[in-house]
Amino acid sequence: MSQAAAYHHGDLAAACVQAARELLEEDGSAALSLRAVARRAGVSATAPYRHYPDRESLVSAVAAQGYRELAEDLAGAHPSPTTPEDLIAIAVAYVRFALDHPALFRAMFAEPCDPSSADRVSATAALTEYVQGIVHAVFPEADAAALSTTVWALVHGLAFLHLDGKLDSSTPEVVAAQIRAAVEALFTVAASLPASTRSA
Amino acid sequence: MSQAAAYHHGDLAAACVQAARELLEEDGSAALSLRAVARRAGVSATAPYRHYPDRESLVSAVAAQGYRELAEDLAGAHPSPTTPEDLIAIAVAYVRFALDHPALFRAMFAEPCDPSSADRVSATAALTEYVQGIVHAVFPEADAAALSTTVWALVHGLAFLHLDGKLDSSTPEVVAAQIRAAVEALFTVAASLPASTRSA
DNA sequence: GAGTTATGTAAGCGCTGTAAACATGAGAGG
DNA sequence: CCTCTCATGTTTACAGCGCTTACATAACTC
Repeated sequence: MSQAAAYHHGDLAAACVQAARELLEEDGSAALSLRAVARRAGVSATAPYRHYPDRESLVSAVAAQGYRELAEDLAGAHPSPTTPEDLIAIAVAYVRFALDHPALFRAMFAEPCDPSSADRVSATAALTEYVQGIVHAVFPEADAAALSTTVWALVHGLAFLHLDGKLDSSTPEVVAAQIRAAVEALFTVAASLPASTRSA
Repeated sequence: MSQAAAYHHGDLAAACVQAARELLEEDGSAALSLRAVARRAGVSATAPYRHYPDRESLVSAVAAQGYRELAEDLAGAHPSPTTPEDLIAIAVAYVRFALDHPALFRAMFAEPCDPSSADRVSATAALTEYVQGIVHAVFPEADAAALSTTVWALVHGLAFLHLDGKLDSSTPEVVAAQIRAAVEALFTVAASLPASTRSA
């Protein structure tokens, strides 16, 4: 539907990513094989290799889509955040994304993304800038880079601890309250600081 | 050297864990195969199955050893922490462990540990209690469970973001300063709170 | 020394990732 | 309309993997 379409399959590249995501969510990361992807897409076992040179390339494409989708979810939580309350809503959306798409979220962070596809790297960079932009909008006087890193780390850690069953994830309200308390504690102090809370 | 020794190999169970750790750190998680472990241990391809019923079982054993080693590192950072400064030292040790053993750290948190081995579950529970004990010792009046969760999430997130190359990990000093700023921001507020920052 | 049990080996199944060589069909040039 | 070209998908093949089954060996018990 999007890029190179209408040859034999139509758009195998996109179909592979879609199939991979489904397999990921259904059977976990271990069950994600190129052959299973090909079967689900209704093509021969080696057809995906025309679009992804190896398995890791496909996983990177899935992860990149996950990053874009996460960015959309965060933007959907609040289009133009300006208050700490808006930032909390976005933080909650971040953790909710991890809980709603656990296998995808793990695929996004299970392995280093530096040597992988440029698609994936650019997607993460976009997400980083997005978070920094939000923090800067909410706290114009703070060190946006440092503060966004800290709040991101906090929310990211909460997401992983939830995923690992270390925290109470019984209801969305409990999760939201947990995140609110943690984030509030963090940037109540940060807002009162002059600037530059770190060295480099 | 430790448990059941001196049959054919001596202690294949421990040798497998050791070999798996080496392969993990050398070639990454994807290259960890039971056959490679068996080769490195100098036994036949199926010998490890006498000690670990499947691949996941071996990974769980490696992860459990990682948890114990992490606990030792944290204890080594400060034996009996009582001040926020002590807690920061432990937080730095946590992130340093992740940076020193990236593949091991990922193995410890790459997949949910609930349905896995009891060994792994108990190891994580011990770590959780350890962290809570520290927080309680440093902040006796705070809600230890809630605060330890929050500080753990923050440090855990910092570790993963460092692992993913999203943060400046150029020198240990930079890393330590980053962690200090983040943790200080967190529990400066937490210490001034009455108690129970969350609901459940 | 014989029997039992723990331990390691050998052979094999179905799956996987990956690399050829081959087939097919859309679009360009005439 | 015909042919040529090239992107796309297929077929075949190979080595390595997890895992199972059947077998061999060595320690311990008696």
